[in-house]
Amino acid sequence: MSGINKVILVGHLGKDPEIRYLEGNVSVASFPLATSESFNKDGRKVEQTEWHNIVMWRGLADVAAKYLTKGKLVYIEGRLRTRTYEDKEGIRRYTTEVVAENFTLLGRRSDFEPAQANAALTADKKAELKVEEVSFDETKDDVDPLPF
Amino acid sequence: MSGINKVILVGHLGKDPEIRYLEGNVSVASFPLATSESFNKDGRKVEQTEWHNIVMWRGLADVAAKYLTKGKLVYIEGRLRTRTYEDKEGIRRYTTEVVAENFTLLGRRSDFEPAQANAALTADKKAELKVEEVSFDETKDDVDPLPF
Amino acid sequence: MSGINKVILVGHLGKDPEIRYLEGNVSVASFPLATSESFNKDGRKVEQTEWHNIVMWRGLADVAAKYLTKGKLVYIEGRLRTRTYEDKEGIRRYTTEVVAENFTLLGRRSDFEPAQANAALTADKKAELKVEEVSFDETKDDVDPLPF
Amino acid sequence: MSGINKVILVGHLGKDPEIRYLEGNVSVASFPLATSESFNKDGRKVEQTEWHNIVMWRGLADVAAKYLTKGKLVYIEGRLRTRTYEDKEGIRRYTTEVVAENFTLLGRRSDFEPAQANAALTADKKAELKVEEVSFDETKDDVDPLPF
DNA sequence: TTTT
DNA sequence: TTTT
Repeated sequence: MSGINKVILVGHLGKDPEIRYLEGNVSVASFPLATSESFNKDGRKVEQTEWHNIVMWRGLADVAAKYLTKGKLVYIEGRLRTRTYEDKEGIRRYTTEVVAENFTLLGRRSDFEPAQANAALTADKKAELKVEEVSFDETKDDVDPLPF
Repeated sequence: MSGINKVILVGHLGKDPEIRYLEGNVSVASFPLATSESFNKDGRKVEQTEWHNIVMWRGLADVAAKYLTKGKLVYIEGRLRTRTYEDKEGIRRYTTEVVAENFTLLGRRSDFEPAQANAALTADKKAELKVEEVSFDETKDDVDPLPF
Repeated sequence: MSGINKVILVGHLGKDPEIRYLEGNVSVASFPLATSESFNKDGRKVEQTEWHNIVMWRGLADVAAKYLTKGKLVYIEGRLRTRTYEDKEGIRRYTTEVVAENFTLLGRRSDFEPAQANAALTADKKAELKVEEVSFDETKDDVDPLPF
Repeated sequence: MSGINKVILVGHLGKDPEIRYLEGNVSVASFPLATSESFNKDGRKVEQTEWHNIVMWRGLADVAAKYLTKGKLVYIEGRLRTRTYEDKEGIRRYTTEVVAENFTLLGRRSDFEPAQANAALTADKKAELKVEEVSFDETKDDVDPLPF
């Protein structure tokens, strides 16, 4: 049966996106995103930050490379994906990422490149459709875009 | 700045919830949830299942213990949390969980215990408020509710 | 600045979808969806049902026409849209609809047509892209798919 | 059966919130929120803005009155509610609102009142629980907080 | 490693 | 009626 696997984040990029090109010229962007929450604990203000590993594929990765930089505030929608990988000792480990399906830059106009059209500021997975489809198996073991 | 960290899942429990009681009689429920997606790949139908580690605290855990069982279809809303723990070799590892903030049982009425009021089928974090507040530091290292 | 306008519903269809064909052979499906919530009020159990006007366009409408029928449990994701129209007296009225961007059938396999592949049970807006693009102005006044 | 009725918006307030006090000193805040989307249509950049009627109750309304003003960028989570009312001619009309369950101010620190603690910038329905419970029937006909 |  |  079909289920739902959806993540919605608003936060700041901890670093510029890192872009890699896989076989078939498939682009993959990845970066950490911080979602911070402030609350009162025993009268003191406490800020708790959660860090998320964001991954974007193909056309969406290309748009991210163009518009997203360290510190920007962004809305991200995606799905959870837990990957397995082997660490140096050959032991199987797990890492959970947010595979983004679209994003929207938030914040002031001054945050955006002056020459960029607003229309480009919302990107989504359909961007991928403009990109040539290439054969690529996301589940292959030797493909490891995010070695956190 | 405040951010948003939200997860929305619809899936089936892989096991009955496991309930633990921490100091101060704080209850914690945890279970795996499967969200399955079907799609066509090269003409063949492929089902891909993602497994999520769900954690529920206090009053919500108590409601979960009462109503959730292996195989049930449930809507879960929560937030992502990546915890660190030390493995047997003393190496720091990471695990990402979905800390549920509320849930709703989906599916047929016949899926529910006959004696249970529908009103109980939507639980949320406010349930916690009925429970005595106890001092408990979620971030303490020796508290490890989900040793996956 | 780009904003976010997202609606997530899980509920039952109140009627079979009604399909209309606009100029350019653009299909539009519409149906009411009920989301029910039960809660306790003064010790009595109360069920409150909210009705939503769902609209689907093009390829998504075609998939809806094929799989959605009265009573089915469905997850719908979309955006809010408030339209203006003129009533019989020529007075401008407003109606708010949920324009669906994708949907997923929930519930038992037995709810689905036996011959249908699971893969078809999650439909989304990308379905539209397979459909020929036709010129059509959603904002034109004489296009009034949902005269509630 | 329990369903899901969830709305997620990020947008700017079109006006300062309007606060009303109902019987039992129940506070209700309401304001319009704009969610804007930019896209390309025939090579030209087009911005489409959707307006939403936001309603907040009790403690949440009080926090809104304190922190939200015209122009601010805010994340809002809530549920759809369609109310009936009678227009001047005594004809039954419908209006759909987003009843907010929590909100988070987004944007620069400079957008916030200097004296306000960050901790207060995320408000949610639990705020209501601090407020004395008063008898109030949201469904009563003569209660009409938003006569749009 | 972000931001306020 | 917002914002970029």
